[in-house]
Amino acid sequence: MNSEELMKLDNQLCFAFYACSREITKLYRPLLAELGLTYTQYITLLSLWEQDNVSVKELGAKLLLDSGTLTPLLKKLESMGLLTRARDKSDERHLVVRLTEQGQQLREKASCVPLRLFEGTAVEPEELFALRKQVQSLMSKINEAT
Amino acid sequence: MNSEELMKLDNQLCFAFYACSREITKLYRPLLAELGLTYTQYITLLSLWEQDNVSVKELGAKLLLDSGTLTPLLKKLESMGLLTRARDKSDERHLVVRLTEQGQQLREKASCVPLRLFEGTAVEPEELFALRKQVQSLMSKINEAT
DNA sequence: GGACAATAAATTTTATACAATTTAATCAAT
DNA sequence: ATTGATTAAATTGTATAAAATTTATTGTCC
Repeated sequence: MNSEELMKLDNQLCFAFYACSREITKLYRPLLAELGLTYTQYITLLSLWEQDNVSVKELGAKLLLDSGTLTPLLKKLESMGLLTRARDKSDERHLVVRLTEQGQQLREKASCVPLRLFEGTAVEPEELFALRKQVQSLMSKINEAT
Repeated sequence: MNSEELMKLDNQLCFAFYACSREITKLYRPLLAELGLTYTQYITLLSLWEQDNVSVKELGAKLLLDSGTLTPLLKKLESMGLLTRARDKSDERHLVVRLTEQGQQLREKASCVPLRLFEGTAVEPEELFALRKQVQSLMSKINEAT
């Protein structure tokens, strides 16, 4: 591919990812609105539903987000009554996030989201599975290098 | 896959895309910093280098961004001397974006970016090409449905 | 040609992202 | 035990995103 071709917007892998990521987020929006959640709040809860009682640091490692993003987001979820934020008594530097009863219960209401997401589209589950594997493989190669 | 598995963060295609998109943006950051550009500013210029003299509406259709995002971004690029913003005389509702001499010249400096991006990683060009095709296919299926 | 719908940008508001700095707590080494 | 380095969150500042509203202009229909 020559320089001309290499610089076309439609030939950028980055743009494909960037645009597709936002399009998928748009698919989520109406489903998550029923739960009163944004997309970032949703993946934060997905992580907490898997493992509760984690520090901001641990949560950030899973979501690839830092405290600059997480602090206001967790404060918001706290104000919604879905979780609590408290310093770790054994090391006051750590802030421990815990789901409330209400936060745990929201999991049931959210459980239909993954299956509903691609309803009405021609996207096959097998395609999603294969694509996810490839994306994760790409990401690990990027992370190995940096 | 059962409900338990379906809700794991690592099984979400959305999260793979979302995280990978941000990781690729991080690869760009040092390269684009040399040009004084952010990632969104860069893809906006990629589009303008392909086709100049476009309205905000047209640009937004290509980048999948609306005026709420583009207006401040274009004002910033204008203040950097890379483009001009002027109302279309034949239809004052349209604002026409035009690259300046400086904006056109930046293309030369940016031409090495696509090749340098995955330098130092184990990512093969063939892998990128195949993956981009699949992502674009997924996106068109999503867009057909909505 | 005047009322009204439609269109395009801009603006407002809320919520991310992330680099850089600050603050507070803990660890390390003497 | 005190100084200095390290660590974890929070804060600050800049730049996106996107829904909703506003403003200005143009098209439409009678």
